[in-house]
Amino acid sequence: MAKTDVLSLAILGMLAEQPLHGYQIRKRLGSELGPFRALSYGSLYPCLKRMVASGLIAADETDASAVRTAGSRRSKIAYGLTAEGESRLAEELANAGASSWDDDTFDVRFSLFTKTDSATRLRILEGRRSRLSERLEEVAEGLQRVRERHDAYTTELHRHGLERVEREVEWLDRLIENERSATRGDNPSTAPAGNN
Amino acid sequence: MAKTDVLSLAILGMLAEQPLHGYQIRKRLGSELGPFRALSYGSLYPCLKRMVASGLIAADETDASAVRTAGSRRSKIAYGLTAEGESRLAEELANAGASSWDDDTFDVRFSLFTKTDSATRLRILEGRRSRLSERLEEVAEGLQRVRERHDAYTTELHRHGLERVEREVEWLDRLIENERSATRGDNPSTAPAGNN
DNA sequence: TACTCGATGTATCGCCGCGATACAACAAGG
DNA sequence: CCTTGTTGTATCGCGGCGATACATCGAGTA
Repeated sequence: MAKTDVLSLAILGMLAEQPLHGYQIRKRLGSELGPFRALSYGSLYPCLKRMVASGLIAADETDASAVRTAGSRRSKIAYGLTAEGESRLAEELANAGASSWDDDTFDVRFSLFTKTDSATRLRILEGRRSRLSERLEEVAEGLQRVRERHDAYTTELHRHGLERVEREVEWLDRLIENERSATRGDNPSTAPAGNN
Repeated sequence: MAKTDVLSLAILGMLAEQPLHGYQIRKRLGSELGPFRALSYGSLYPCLKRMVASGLIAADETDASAVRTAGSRRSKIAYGLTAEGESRLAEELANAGASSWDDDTFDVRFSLFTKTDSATRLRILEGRRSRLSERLEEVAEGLQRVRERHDAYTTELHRHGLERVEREVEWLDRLIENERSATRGDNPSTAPAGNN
């Protein structure tokens, strides 16, 4: 089976561009997904090991600084995609299963949008939107009960949470509309609006 | 040292109202903090064990359904605060250390606001606000680099992230203003605005 | 020249949260 | 009667995280 988890997926996407060191992967992941979602070494290196073990990536230890036949110099390991890794990435990008609209998966998938076709992009955006819609109703409904049973602070917490979800839905609507108009062939631009 | 983690804190606050079963704790925590932050049994029961072991809570197994001298009926364990648990909760509520404005801690602290004094509330709100301000600058700065180096989707992801943080800052500002005017003694209401 | 500091780089350890899962008692309704 | 749902306790393995250790290297500075 070997379902690809979010972390592996993000790494696959990253290494598709070019081979990287573990350190660089961590740094770029932090800069691409934002300062949140930082990813610690305690997750990274074990994950890389797993991926090597399952043949998705390969470790290149041609030590750039292997000076002078010196003793045990093992440092600087560049990781790159194998053929299997590439096909797995492609497969995963095309599939975009129901888990793609989870809170912690969505932004990784979104950051890989340039590597996907418009149909898949739309599927993910709409999937995420419907997931949030469900939550919207759920929370709006619960908000009433919270108002009755709990204090004003708790209520305010829920109200703000609801507002946040509403914002994200609006955001998704804009993206979806944008994606649709691009598909309609108005112009070949694959770019979202970027209004400011 | 025994620093109290978020989970324990939430449980302490919950049990301060009344003794509860593990099952009820889980359910209420889900309904108070929102449908997110659900808390699985795999975290709950071990945590309860830890808390019992450190004397913060006590297990009351007076089996409500201990019918008829029957065999080994051990079910329905009600957990309640010990004296030590109460003082720990009070201490923790008053302290409100620097960790109180972490992403995953803040909402728990916020949901306990009715149990705290106005000064502590303000300290937490302002702490959270300044934490977000830092992040705001950080992200706004990084956004420029993302625009140059990355694709439009990644840029949009960051722009939206920035917007979300801005929203929360505005929200906090409203709460802070509200808390201040309450402290000024305009009226004894401890309630936030709740505008809608 | 030597010293220190910060970035780059690999790696592991223990803690603990999570999802899945198992089990049991009991109430309601078809 | 039998299935379904709720209440209830509990554990297992997986894996992410924060802390930490250690090594190398370039640049600035005393």
